[in-house]
Amino acid sequence: MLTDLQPSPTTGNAALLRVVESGPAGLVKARCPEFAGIRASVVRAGRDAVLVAQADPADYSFLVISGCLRTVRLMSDGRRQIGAFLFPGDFFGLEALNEHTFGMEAVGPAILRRYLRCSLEAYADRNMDFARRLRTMSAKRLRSEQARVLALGRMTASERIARFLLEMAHRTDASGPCIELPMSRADVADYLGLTTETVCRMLTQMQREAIIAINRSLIAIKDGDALAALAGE
Amino acid sequence: MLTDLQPSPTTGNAALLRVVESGPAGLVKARCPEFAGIRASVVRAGRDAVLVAQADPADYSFLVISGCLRTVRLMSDGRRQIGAFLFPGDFFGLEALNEHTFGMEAVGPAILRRYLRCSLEAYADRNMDFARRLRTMSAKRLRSEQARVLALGRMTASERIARFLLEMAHRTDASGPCIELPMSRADVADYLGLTTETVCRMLTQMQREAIIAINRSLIAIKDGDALAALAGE
DNA sequence: CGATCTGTTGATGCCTGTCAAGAGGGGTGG
DNA sequence: CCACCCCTCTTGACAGGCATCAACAGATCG
Repeated sequence: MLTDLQPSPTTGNAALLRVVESGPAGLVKARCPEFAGIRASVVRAGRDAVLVAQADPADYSFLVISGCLRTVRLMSDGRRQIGAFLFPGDFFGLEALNEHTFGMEAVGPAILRRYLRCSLEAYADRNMDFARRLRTMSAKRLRSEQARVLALGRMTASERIARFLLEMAHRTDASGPCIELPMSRADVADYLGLTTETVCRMLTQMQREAIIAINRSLIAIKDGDALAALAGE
Repeated sequence: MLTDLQPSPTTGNAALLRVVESGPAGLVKARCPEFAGIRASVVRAGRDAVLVAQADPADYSFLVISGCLRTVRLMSDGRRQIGAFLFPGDFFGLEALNEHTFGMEAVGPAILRRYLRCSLEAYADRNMDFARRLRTMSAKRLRSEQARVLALGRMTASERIARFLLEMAHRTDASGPCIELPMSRADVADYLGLTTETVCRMLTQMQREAIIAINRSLIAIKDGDALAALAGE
């Protein structure tokens, strides 16, 4: 059963792993020519590498090139909230003020570009198209945060999981109905305001109802309509 | 007991009520000279007036002049989430895309300025200081949404209430330790992802513990340290 | 091949939601 | 001006969903 869910050897993660040799928290920097006329450096991060710590001064913004990252906020007693999962093309820290309220960590091996925030600001001052792009991106981020407020405030565990699966299917440009979740169940739980156990239970329940099929980090959507119905709205 | 919590006759709401004569959903428009060089009209709204319906095309942005408003999102089965409470100086709809995902309603009598979004965009293109202000405002809104994600995802009912009281004390420039909540308990509940009953219970519990004193919409903070401790972080 | 980590499942408890009823105020109409 | 109605707020009893605690299986890695 589920033999069609084996991870393909062409995922590319193996290659990334080879690049990062300094271990779990390893960071390697290199020069990168430019992007939209702005200087940037390339950052490579290994699994669980902390690229930005919570309350760090917001000197830099990041653009994800490959891999997956999470933004994290920790409470003093250890409770954790994940603000967002970042995929290639996503930005982090564009709309920061003086300091980052969320940290950023690599879920798995990842590559990003790092920009000086003040240079982005300066470029936005000179280039009104770029300024518009910044506003549009902020609007999208805000919209997704508002969707999460609704989800965390008013939705049940199964609704949150269903929405999450649909979101992931949409964002990880999955050609087929099969999603590979790069993050752990604990990450999913902290993203959705649940516990690891509840995430597992909801997933297995959906599997029992033949809505999805699960094989570790691979999830196949068997009945998209039923999943959308669970997600509500 | 609590005679010091009587609402003062100088609240100003009485005057507002006199202005709005067209009833609960009344809207009156008038010309307003300008703001930052941008044409705007003045909108007066009575209690529970719907100024923007959910999924309305996002043609306009609003600046609150007086009163209090709420942004609302409704699910098909009636569950309601309040996105934010807006006070004088707050904007609504600046960072909208094609349509508003949240509606906007007046909590009580309110006055706002209404701007054409395209004219704000055009002004931002010409004026980089204004563009910067827009970015800063977006950043602040995003930050507050992120704080709510943390609250709704990982905080208990009492923590949410405590944070809410502190937030209100901070935003309604209360000179003393006494807050007047313009919104109903149901609004508070839908803002915090709780029920009316839970909000009441937490408030009375805090009153029993001599942290606050309650008289209808008036809340006096008796022990700010204890409240801050309850709020965590 | 053993240690460790992640994922899964089960038993139990608690926080908060649900349902219900009553109290108190404010507005309206007689 | 007063009585009535309605709405909001409050409190109680109970239930349910999710968290907590615990144990185990499987995978990964040294």
